[in-house]
Amino acid sequence: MTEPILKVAVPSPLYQPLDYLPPRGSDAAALRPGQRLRVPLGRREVVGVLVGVAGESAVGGGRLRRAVELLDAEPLLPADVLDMLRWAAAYYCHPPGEVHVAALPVLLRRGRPARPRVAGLWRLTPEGAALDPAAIGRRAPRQAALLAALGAAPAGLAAEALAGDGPSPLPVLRAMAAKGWVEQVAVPPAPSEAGGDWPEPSPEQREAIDAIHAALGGYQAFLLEGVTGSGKTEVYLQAIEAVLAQGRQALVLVPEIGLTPQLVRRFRRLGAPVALLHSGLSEGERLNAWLAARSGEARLVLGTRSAVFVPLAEPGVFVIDEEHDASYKQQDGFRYSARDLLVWRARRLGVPVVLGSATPSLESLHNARRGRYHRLHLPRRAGGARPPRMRLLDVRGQPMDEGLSAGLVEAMHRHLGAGGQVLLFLNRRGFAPAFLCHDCGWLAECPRCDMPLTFHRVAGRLQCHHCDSRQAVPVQCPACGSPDLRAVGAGTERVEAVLRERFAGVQLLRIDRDTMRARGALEAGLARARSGEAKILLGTQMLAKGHHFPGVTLVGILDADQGLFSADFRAPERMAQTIVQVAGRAGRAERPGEVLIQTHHPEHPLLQQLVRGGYPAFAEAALAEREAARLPPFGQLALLRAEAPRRADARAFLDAARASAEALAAEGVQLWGPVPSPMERRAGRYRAQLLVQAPTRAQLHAFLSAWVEPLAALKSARRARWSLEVDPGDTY
DNA sequence: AGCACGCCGACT
DNA sequence: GTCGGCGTGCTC
Repeated sequence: MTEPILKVAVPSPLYQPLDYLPPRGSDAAALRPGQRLRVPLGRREVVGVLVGVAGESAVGGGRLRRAVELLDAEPLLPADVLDMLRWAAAYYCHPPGEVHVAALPVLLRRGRPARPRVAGLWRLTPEGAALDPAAIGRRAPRQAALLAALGAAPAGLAAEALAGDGPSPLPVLRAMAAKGWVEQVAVPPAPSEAGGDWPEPSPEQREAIDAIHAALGGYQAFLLEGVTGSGKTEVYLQAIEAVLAQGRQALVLVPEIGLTPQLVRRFRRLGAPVALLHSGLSEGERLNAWLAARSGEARLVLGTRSAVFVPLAEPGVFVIDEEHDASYKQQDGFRYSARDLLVWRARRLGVPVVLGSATPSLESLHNARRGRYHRLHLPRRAGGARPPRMRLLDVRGQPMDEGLSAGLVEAMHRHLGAGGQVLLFLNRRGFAPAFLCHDCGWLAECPRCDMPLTFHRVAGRLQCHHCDSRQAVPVQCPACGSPDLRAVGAGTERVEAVLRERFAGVQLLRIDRDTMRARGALEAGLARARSGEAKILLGTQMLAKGHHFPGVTLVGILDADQGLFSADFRAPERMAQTIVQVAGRAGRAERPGEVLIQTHHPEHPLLQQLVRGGYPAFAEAALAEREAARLPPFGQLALLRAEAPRRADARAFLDAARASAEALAAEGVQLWGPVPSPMERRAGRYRAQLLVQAPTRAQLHAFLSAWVEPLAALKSARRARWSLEVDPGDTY
């Protein structure tokens, strides 16, 4: 009788799973794809994922090695996740082993048992409860203190709570556990209180909810379009409620900054056990949440990008909120789109998926237009608030006061005088984005990047916003010795300074990474903004997402021009999305907000469309431009990037890559480059790129799948760090 | 990616 | 005479 051959995805850059013999003494019938195995690889042992069992192997001559150990009695990854990972490895041209480990929590990657990690609630055993702390206290004061503390908390306490300011209590607790006085109990999946109020849905919400209900039990993708405050979350909640009632689970993806306590609280209203998966978890907590989703103990899973891989016992519906958000794209290593994978998984499983956004990506709008996604509209804001009016402020030739035009200042006085709040958006931190010598033109640049240093006046130094380097502010020009050094341009710090002069006595709040660094500072700041205490709100991207300020009646976009002429073809889309998101922070029922957009290009067709017809008109125009240029979603792209400490090494790899591409002579495939990346040097490394364009996915994929393995084998690939990104989010 | 092997320069 | 630099190759 011959032994089965195990196909194992191992964590190394190999484009095929490797073949192994089953572990000694294992039962062939117990081997199923999705289990982890400890296998030998060269001189080391690694944890791999079983992806298939075959009758024979092409690897001959006794070169097959035997797996060391089967780590799981049951598959950790269900069939739908395994299928998705196999598809993703092929689609994104990434080694299957690295794709499979990306789907596992770190502790499972390391071979830890798939058991909930006792996350740390300690409590007394009956024996422990029977002890008298005072009697122990003479010889073991710490044990006595712990006994007393735990005696007062029958539900149990986390080790951190027991520590207080003192040293870790863990060694003492372990000693006490060995004596049978204390034990650890798993933290149950977040408790949840059903109930709260279920507001009556608007007719449009009702229609959307009904449409999703009608689709339950089969695949259907929905594009739920609704401006901020239109009640998308309510639609998710009611759709999910029906799924939970059927005894199925829901998976909700949110952007990185979207997973706030307020949002979690709203979902708890469903009364179902919730598992949270986000970057703030410890590895133990992450494992627990992952296992709770897999077992079905958690009925609702709320997570960021990587939660798309989480196994679910009984999936019933998927939701992806703010589907256009850039954080759904993994930006290094295995570069995938969680949104696209979620839709793939929904189709594979036959469950509905809801993509929600006020400003859908052009890709999703295109899919809706072609009938692939069912479009749902929430046109009104809850409470009947009218959308804000947008107007362009032509600042050409206008006197500007550190980025503020006279027109904007006048409007601010008007709105503040009428009792409104003003929100100003500027996506640039620091005092000034450049620091230069007025006499010779010397510019302070980052020694490791090709970028000017940002002058931070409060911190008293120059900082690079692309790497971590910082330096003291020179008092005279290092090139010519002149003392006339000037900070050019305006960041939030400088705008704050000028506002404090021009609007003396008006409460001002600046919200950016520099002012909100302290723990809890952002929450406190947002509370001051919402309460109306702060009259002028000035901030970056940090201010743009997820918070509504009903007292704000004027929104000023200080610089809309950055997005218009960028090298990246997606920049205008992101600019429009940001403007609409920021505009959406403002206004309430009786007072529609006003949005003023400062620009040097008031005639720009995309800006014109945006202010005249809002995001839908902008999107139409932008899609027409994409179609004319054969850019996504009308053409398909992949980007090969390379970086190396020496410029020539990155370049040599891309030249060789281009040559090997040309040798393939793939139908319809066009190559652009190699060219230096727009920021050629970053963190001390030289970067360059080669863009691949093809008319269809099939053509692009046929080419890439033939190209990627020879690429990896190129000698020049050794001297450069490289990556291939399919459907790149940024083309720089 | 790791981790070996292998073949040339400055050290006890 | 060796220790160790990183170029090259392989991992079932």
